[in-house]
Amino acid sequence: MTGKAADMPHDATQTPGRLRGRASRLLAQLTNQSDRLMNEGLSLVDARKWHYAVLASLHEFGPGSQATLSRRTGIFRSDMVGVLNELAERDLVERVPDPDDRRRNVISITPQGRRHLRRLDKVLDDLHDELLAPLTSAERTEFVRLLTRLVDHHGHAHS
Amino acid sequence: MTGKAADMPHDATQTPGRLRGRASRLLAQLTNQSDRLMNEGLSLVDARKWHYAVLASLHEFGPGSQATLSRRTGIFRSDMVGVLNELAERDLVERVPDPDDRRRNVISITPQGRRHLRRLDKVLDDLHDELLAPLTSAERTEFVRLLTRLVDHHGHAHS
DNA sequence: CTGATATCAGGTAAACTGATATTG
DNA sequence: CCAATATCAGTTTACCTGATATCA
Repeated sequence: MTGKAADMPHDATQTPGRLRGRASRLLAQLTNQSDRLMNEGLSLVDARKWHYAVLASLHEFGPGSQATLSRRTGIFRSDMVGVLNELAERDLVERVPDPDDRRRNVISITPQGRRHLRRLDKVLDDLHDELLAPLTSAERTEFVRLLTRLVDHHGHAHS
Repeated sequence: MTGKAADMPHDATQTPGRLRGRASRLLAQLTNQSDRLMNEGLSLVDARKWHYAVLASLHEFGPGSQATLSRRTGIFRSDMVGVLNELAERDLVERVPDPDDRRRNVISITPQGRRHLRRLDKVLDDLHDELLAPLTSAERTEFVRLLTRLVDHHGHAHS
């Protein structure tokens, strides 16, 4: 399950011309590597990245309905159900019907969830250290800054 | 099919603390946006990014077997078949059995494929201009440089 | 026998779409 | 009647595994 990809076509060695050097391609490759890294690291502590997103959101912004959490984390409403089921199974969140609006559930983080979140933060810090290993501290900052600018720019309706 | 995602949880507005600011998350988001952009743009000229990868590789490094192309482009051997079928249907590549090694096919780009590639290059240039729009020229160079460093670093067996 | 090759038949996970019942 | 909510069922795509027949 921890696929080491025996059949994988390893890195294509190419001059940075057409194929390499395309930002879209580099992004796809790096995200793939990053995702693998994060998934492997998180699986060691029985977590997934969605778990972290939900727990962090609850910790920073307090309890909320599933729709609210969906908006805060970027997880689709349709996928939120499953994520919360997993978190609730582990007693990391509590899901109770909202008495004021009986359509809603109110999700809140448990003490155990808070503890788990601290652990995940540590794990993710280490993993990001590994991800960004070849960059200096200044370069890491710059990299995140550029990424943020780009994400923000494309994160709105440009119609 | 050109999904505008009516149900999409739009950008999570957060302080750049825990959740935002994580490079892995920013990468995933940006790659998603980038992929959408490229796919939409390429679909307008009846292409996919794999098409470009194969055509560009053929143009720069000449004909090769499917396994060779797989190594050069990063497309899995198992997926290469389908990509080449699509390209052959459009008469953009030619696939003939290798007389010297009857396991192999020799894939080469056709004149029509070359013309298509020029068009795709133009399309991709424009799309990347859109993708990197918020960055200055110097920042774009730096961004690609950092991406390349990271991809290269993680592109080998570190065990 | 060993390996590589082309092909096929899957499997997983992320990112979606669309529908439904319930409630405001 | 319209809007939102939680849930469910299902699609698409990238990525990946494993098997097979053929051949060097």
